[in-house]
Amino acid sequence: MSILLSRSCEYGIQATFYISSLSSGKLVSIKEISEKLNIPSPYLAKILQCLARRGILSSIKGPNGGFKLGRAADTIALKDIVEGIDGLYALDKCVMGFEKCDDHNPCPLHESWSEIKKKIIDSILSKSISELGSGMKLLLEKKEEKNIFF
Amino acid sequence: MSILLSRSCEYGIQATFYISSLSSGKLVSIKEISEKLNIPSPYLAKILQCLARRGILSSIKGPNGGFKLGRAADTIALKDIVEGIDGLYALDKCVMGFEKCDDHNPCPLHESWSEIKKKIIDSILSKSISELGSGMKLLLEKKEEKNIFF
DNA sequence: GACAAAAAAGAAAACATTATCTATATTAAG
DNA sequence: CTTAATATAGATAATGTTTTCTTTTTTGTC
Repeated sequence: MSILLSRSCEYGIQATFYISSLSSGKLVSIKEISEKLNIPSPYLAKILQCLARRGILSSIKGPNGGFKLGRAADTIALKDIVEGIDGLYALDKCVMGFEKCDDHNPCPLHESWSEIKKKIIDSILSKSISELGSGMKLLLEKKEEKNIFF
Repeated sequence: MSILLSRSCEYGIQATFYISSLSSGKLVSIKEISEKLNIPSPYLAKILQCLARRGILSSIKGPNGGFKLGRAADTIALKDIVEGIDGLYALDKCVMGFEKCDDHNPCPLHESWSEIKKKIIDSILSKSISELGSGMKLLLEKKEEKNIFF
């Protein structure tokens, strides 16, 4: 089995989430993000550029420059990030790999996979960055108020 | 996003399903399978060898040789095939890619992903090859009795 | 025994993804 | 104006997956 999100998407989501977790408006450098999240920095740069081109992030060059969210955290869905980096076409492919499989000619797993896709979209891809944030805050309240992920 | 099953797994499942769909005991050659399912034959050979080593298929060399199921179709779960080819470790990885994420230190998507994993296991990976077969038969009854997939 | 059909095995090529390296452009601060 | 910090861009390397190619082994048939 392969993992759901490519490494690039994981990094993109982690980074956007990290940026949003700081006081809004503050610029964050690639260096800081790559160190905190343990992501190779030139690779991260590519991903952030891609997200900036799509308006998900915005970037400022020069000293004290960096990245911030391109719009409000509650308007950035994980779907937007994934779509910007990899595309979502995998969702529409037959889970058994049959080219001809579709709603009219379903493979034996078509129905089951359709339900799972729906769940992936509803409970993961449709979540906004701000929803991740509140999930994390809830989590932190129960703990030592320290984010172990970054 | 990446697809759920690697190409190798898709091929392995398709091939096992194809073999089981023929009258039991009959040997099927790599050549026939690769032609019917449009799979590069030396690549398919690797996959079938792998499944044969695990007892999921059994192989006979020589003229009129080929592959057949290694045991009853209702005892071969898709899980067994996937595990034999790729492993199932992807299910246990954090969907956001955080190394430290686990039940005690869940990432914001941990709970949602756990539910989806359960669904993937229950409604896809736990299905047996014979269950796929009956799904396909149901399907065929409504149509022109011709399997469009192979 | 010779031949041919098949699987088995190993090497190598093609491709995509992930990661690194180097150079360039931009800009704030002195 | 110069310097340094930063993003941007392009080229290259490393890795893993998918595909192809070639050779070897096995075995049924004549």
